[in-house]
Order: sequence, then C-alpha cells, then structure tokens
Amino acid sequence: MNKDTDNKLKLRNIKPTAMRQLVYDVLSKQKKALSLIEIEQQFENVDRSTIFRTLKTFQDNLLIHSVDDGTGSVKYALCDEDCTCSLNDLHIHFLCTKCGQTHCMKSMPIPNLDLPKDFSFENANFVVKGTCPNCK
Amino acid sequence: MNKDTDNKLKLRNIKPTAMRQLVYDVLSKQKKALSLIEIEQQFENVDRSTIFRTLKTFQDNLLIHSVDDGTGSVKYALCDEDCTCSLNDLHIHFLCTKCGQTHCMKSMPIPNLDLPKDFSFENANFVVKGTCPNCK
DNA sequence: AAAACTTTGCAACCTGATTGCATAAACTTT
DNA sequence: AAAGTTTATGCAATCAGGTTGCAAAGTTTT
Ligand SMILES: [Mn+2]
Ligand SMILES: [Mn+2]
Ligand SMILES: [Zn+2]
Ligand SMILES: [Zn+2]
Repeated sequence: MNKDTDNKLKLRNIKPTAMRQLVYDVLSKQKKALSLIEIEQQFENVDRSTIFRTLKTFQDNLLIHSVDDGTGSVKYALCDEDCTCSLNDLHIHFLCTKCGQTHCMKSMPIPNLDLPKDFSFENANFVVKGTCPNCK
Repeated sequence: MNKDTDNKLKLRNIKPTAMRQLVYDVLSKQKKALSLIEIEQQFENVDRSTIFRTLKTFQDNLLIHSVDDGTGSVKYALCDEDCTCSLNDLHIHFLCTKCGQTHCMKSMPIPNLDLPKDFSFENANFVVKGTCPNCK
C-alpha cells in the first residue's frame, strides 16, 4: 500500500483498493500507453474483467485517458494531474510501427481546424504512425 | 454489368467480377464511408467473407481506403481517381456522434507536424468527432 | 453483528474480423 | 472442345478484444 499511489487515486475520488493500486502502478511505471491485455499480462492471477472495470473507473474519473491507435486494442495512459480530459488536454499519439508502442505526445496538441460550415468539433483522435527513436 | 464500373475496376487492375461490381456500386453511391457489415446489409444473399475479401482486394489495389473511426468497425470509402494512398492523399475523417456517419474530408489534408527528434512520420489517422450538418 | 453497498472472480456472451476448405467459375493450354 | 490451372465465392469455424450477469468476498454504515 503505497501512500503516494493511494493519494493519486483519492485525488480523483477513487477508492484505493489493492487492485486499483496495482493497476495504477503498472500504468505509472510505463512511458507508453498500455492495452487491457498488456496490463493483464503484468499480473499472474488477476481477472481481465476486473482490470477492465478498474480502467473504466479510472477513465470515468479522469485519471487515465484512452487511445484507439488502430491496432485493434485500445491503449490507456495516465493523465497529467491537472488534466480534465477536455479539448485543451487532447494531444497527438504516436504509434511505432516497428515496436508497436504507443506514446502520448503531450507536447503536441491537436491542431486547430477550420471545419466546413455546420460541422461542429467535439473531440478528436489523431494518431501518427512511424518509427520511434528506439527503433530508428 | 455496368461498363463504367467495369472500367473503374480495370483501371486499378481488378478483375471486374459481378460481386466486385456490386460492392463498388454500393460504395460509389454513398457519400459516407461504409463498414463491412453495412455493405453486407445492402445485399440479400452475399457472404460476409466474400465482401471482406473484395474490400481487401480493392484496398490492395488502391481503389478504396479505410478509416478506423473508433466505433469498432473499420469504414471504407472510394479513393479519388488520382489517389495513390500516399501522404498527399491523407485526409481528415469526420465522425458524426449523432448519426454515426463517417465522412471523408478530402479538402482537409492531415496537417504538417514537427515531430520530436528521431520520430519519423509514415502515416496518420486523424478522426474528428462532432455533429454533422444533417444532425445539427 | 446485521444490513447495505462495493469490488472482485468466473463463466458466458457479443461483435467484428479473419481463415480453412470445398465448390464453382474463369482462364489457359493442349 | 477437353483437360488442366488459376481465381473467386460460399459456408462454417475460429479468433480476439471487449463486455456482461451473477454470486462470492470484502467494506462501510446502521
Ligand atoms: Mn495520451
Ligand atoms: Mn477518406
Ligand atoms: Zn518503436
Ligand atoms: Zn450526423
């Protein structure tokens, strides 16, 4: 029971159960975004659906955000502490086609767009694919 | 056997079977991008896997491109005649959260990006979500 | 400590995508 | 035109990721 993890969860109004702390710790130790299955594989005996619901709780409470990088599995990454998952917090994600890792490019906001008349902007998913520094 | 459809296929080196003509016609009658299942539903007695393989053939031969709009099903749309599915041909896609339709915004190219050092750009998927003129 | 609520584990299910294999159709060669 | 070869189609089966129902275990409230 890590006091620090504990607080991170409480700050987002998430009751810090053992399970949730474990999942949080897995996410916080990674620079890249992780899929449900990848998180599951970090454990021996934890059920997929429990992790699934944990991630749902995290996302509902803005502790994590998800990316659909087109690989067929949604990836999850921790939000910054001040993140409210609103337009300002949207950023580009980068999928390395060599190693398959998906990175949050938190320094790259989604660019402003002039949509044609009568199209409204609510949200966006911008995934750039290429080779990451590791695989270069 | 529409002579016009026939030619469109031949131009892309696709043998114009009856099946392929039908699928092509469905796609060409739509402004929006269609999923495999949506295409299947346009027919009475055509097998899903046949359409699946038809779409694969079309995509391999640059007749169509696909979009992963995050809805869980990949959408397909015809390419322009001069499209080579290269970087220049990439464009934004718009998913209406009300009606679920996905539109090719062919007039909106993927914006240029300054990726951090040692990240290379190969491809991108940029889906904007919001309300379309129809649902406004 | 009983009642009420929340979290977890397990099995089952769902949906879209994909494959193996046999048949049918189209094309080539003799 | 018949035989041989290649390609396309249909059907059933499988896969993968995601999601749900339900009962047991754990927590919190009364
Ligand atoms: Mn991110
Ligand atoms: Mn398009
Ligand atoms: Zn990489
Ligand atoms: Zn709409």
